[in-house]
Amino acid sequence: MNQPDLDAVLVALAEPTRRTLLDLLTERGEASASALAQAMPVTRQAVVKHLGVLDDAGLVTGRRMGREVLYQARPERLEDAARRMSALAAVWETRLSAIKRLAETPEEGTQP
Amino acid sequence: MNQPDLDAVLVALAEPTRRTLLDLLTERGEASASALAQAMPVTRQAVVKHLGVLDDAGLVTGRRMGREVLYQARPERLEDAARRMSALAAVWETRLSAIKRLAETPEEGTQP
DNA sequence: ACAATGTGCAACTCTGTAGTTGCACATTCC
DNA sequence: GGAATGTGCAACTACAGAGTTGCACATTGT
Repeated sequence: MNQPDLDAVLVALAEPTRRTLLDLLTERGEASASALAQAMPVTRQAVVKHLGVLDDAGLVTGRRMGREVLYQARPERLEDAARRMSALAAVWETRLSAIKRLAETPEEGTQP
Repeated sequence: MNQPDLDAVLVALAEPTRRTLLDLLTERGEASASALAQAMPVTRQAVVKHLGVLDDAGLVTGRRMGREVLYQARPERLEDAARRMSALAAVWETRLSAIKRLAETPEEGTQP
């Protein structure tokens, strides 16, 4: 549906713990918050909060399986974000080269 | 020289004010901290700090011109970051598809 | 029925950082 | 020289968010 905000993705990725979570999730394919917490030096609650942020950014989804919730990573969303960053870079390059071109243009009437 | 940490770039971009700064800089080509501050609802000092973060991430450079310091954006760095995010996404995709393939493989070699 | 495991929510602490103000120093222009 | 403009540094406030603890509720297994 609506692809998640680039803002949200950037905020989500700008956190080492969350990147570790994504790393673990792509290693394992699927994991619960409790399982993830055991593999890192934080409590389950902290993991749950991070997963919430990642979910808001669209980088992760969870599905309920009985008493546990299994999360998995969504690489396509990261790819999305990468593409949009690239597009943004292109816009900036265009702007800057336009300015540069203007600066290098000989002023009208100054040319013999 | 050494390409800036992806971490630093993500942290730098995960801030609306800093993205606004980059936007202004690519619009204008070059600008001083004071000039930038006049175009946004924060003080010059705040702008200076943000420019520091952007500089650490390699997204901006400053050069001294007389009594003022003119900053300009570096789109190549953003492009760098986008590429590395894309590469990371590729790694994740590979991992996940490997897991998926394993899961779909009929169990052979189930050794007692 | 009961113990074990897992989730969900709320309140709390604490550190990082975005933003401010204030002042000293440097450079340009009159 | 003096006013204006711009930068640099330091101390301070304030708020977001990373992490914790504690407890109630849900699900599984014996």
